[in-house]
Amino acid sequence: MATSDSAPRARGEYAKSSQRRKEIISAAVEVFSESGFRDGTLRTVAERAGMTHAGMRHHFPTKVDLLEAVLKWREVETLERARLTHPIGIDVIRTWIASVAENTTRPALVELEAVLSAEAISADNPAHEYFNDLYRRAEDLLTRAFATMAERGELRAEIESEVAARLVLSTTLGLQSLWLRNRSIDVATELRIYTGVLLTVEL
Amino acid sequence: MATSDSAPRARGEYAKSSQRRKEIISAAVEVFSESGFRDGTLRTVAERAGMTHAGMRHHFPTKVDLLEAVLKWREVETLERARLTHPIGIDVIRTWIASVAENTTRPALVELEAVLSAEAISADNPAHEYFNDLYRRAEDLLTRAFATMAERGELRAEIESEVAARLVLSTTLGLQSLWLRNRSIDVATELRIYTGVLLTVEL
DNA sequence: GTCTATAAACCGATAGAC
DNA sequence: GTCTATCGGTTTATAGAC
Repeated sequence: MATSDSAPRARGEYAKSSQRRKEIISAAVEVFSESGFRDGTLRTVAERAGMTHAGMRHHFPTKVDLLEAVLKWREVETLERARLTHPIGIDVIRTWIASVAENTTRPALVELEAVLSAEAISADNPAHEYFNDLYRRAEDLLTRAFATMAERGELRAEIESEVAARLVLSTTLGLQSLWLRNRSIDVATELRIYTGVLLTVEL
Repeated sequence: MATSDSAPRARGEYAKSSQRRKEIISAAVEVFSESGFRDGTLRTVAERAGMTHAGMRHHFPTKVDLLEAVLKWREVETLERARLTHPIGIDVIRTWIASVAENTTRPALVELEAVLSAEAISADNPAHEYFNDLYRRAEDLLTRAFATMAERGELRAEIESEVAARLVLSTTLGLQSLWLRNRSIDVATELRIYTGVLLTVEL
């Protein structure tokens, strides 16, 4: 799945086309966040990007191609940020919570994930495997962090690493979905309280 | 819609119509669970109920009418059950967890709520207010229970009732949505572990 | 109560002009 | 690159026969 612009000829044309793609993806994020993938229409996306849906086809031949671009955008916006710093142990948890806090400033991102991932529960949804994989990797990341902490005696002895990881992940997902309905909830603070209870050290 | 027919006849017809409605609702729960409200079609629902979608219109004039019936059925199946036993304090939490455990035997119910509630994040969704209200009432129920427990010293002193309530609710929602992707997760057990950490007494 | 048949609207995809 | 025009398919809703 390499990018389609593999042969960069004139730099100007490439930059312009790249900019257009970004505008379309941005519009698609809005529409898919509001209406989901199935009900979000190409005509609506195109309208917000200032085009017709037929013109958009030059950049994204099918609707699924557009979805894949949106998911890739989402990926870059979230996981990459946390991975570049290579934290270990308790710093993974701190980075996780900081990332959740930052998400509070970007409701569109949170809503996109909530809506698309729920749709993707159906096995025939084009994003089904994407979200299965996403959550499995998140669980692995947290499990490794808690395992390291357990060796150091920083995790309560009666809590297994895998269980702690799933609790943090599920609480994050649940709190975010409640927050989408009631923006007065302080997601990061409540997540920090909850996670702190699992530990023997200060978070 | 009462006919001029006399009693025995009318009773039979009424019971038949009521039974037909239940069959349609049952089919709608299946279809909406699998495909959501927007993508789940009246034709599919009707087919599973052994009718045509036009014939179904006699029982549910519009698609939104059918959705409302499904939501009402779901309501009766869950929250009502917990409310009828009138538990207080820690017994509310125990009843909650027992209810979550029972949900494990009914994936369609859990998937229905996950898919419909995510769709209903959009303010223009017909079930938007329904889910806002549902989660607010669940939070109130749990907050009152934890407040009672706090008075009895059963809740860790540093945890506020409102926060404990939201943590249990969000963890429940998050665990269920992970469970829909990986059925090997023991939702009730992990929820019990997590809730137990918040308490000073055995759950 | 349930059916057949169809209206009216909308969807994604595409052909072809410019 | 973007447009107009349109195709084939799908949807909800409805009219009317039985």
